[in-house]
Amino acid sequence: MIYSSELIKGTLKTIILKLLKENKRMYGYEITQTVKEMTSGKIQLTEGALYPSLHALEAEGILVTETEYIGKRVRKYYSLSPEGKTMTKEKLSEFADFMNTMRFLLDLKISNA
Amino acid sequence: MIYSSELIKGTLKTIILKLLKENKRMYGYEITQTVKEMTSGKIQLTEGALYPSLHALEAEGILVTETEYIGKRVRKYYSLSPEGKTMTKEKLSEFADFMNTMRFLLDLKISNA
DNA sequence: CATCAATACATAATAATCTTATGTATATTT
DNA sequence: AAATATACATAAGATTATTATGTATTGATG
Repeated sequence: MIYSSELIKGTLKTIILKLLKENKRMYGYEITQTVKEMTSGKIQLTEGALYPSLHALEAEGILVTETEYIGKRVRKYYSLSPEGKTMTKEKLSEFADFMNTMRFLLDLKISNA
Repeated sequence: MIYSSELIKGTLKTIILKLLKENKRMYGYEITQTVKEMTSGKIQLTEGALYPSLHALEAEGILVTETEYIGKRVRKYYSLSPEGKTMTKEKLSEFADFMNTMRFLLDLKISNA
């Protein structure tokens, strides 16, 4: 089962920031694969959504990049800038709050599996 | 604090369906006020988002309407059609699953307050 | 060794959905 | 009397994602 696309809307930036917080630096393709593995394929980030989002975060100064070559193939690593680290804390805190609000609003049971 | 708008994206239909499941029938303005109260103002549905969404759900056969007059003022009540009830169960189940996935992915602590 | 799948980037056209603004009208409160 | 709250609706614009397309390298398979 893959989640209906509307559900995932608005969560992309939060996911990117969290992964970069945990992994110091990652490249785009790596992010898609990591999310796919961690969610057992339930969340599959598309490149058409991911790359523009990464570019936007870089333009905002939230992310910084280093380009490396693996053989002849280019790889663009992203990591959090100082402002990015601050923003990540804020975003994660806001998202946690939001999830609790939604849980209350929808009266959902929580699984601790 | 009001959540940044991107967070709420994609959750509107789920909220509407859940409220109608619990309250049998509601009108648009009532939905905005109920959500505002239940979330202590953290989620404020805008009319520009709500009404088009209600109309779309009605057009899909998920919701049915009854129009009533309170004095001279019109009020349009929405309720779940049989297909709407089925869809609500599916959507809520999917959303609960999604929240658990996000909680795992973002490694969030859960508040039982 | 040729072909296919995977890796790795990027962007453009289109679609979906939300924000913001505007409009109309009635009812209630100050 | 005027301001606020109730109650509907829609249009223009913005944002963000989907889908499709493009380029190129690397690894696996028959």
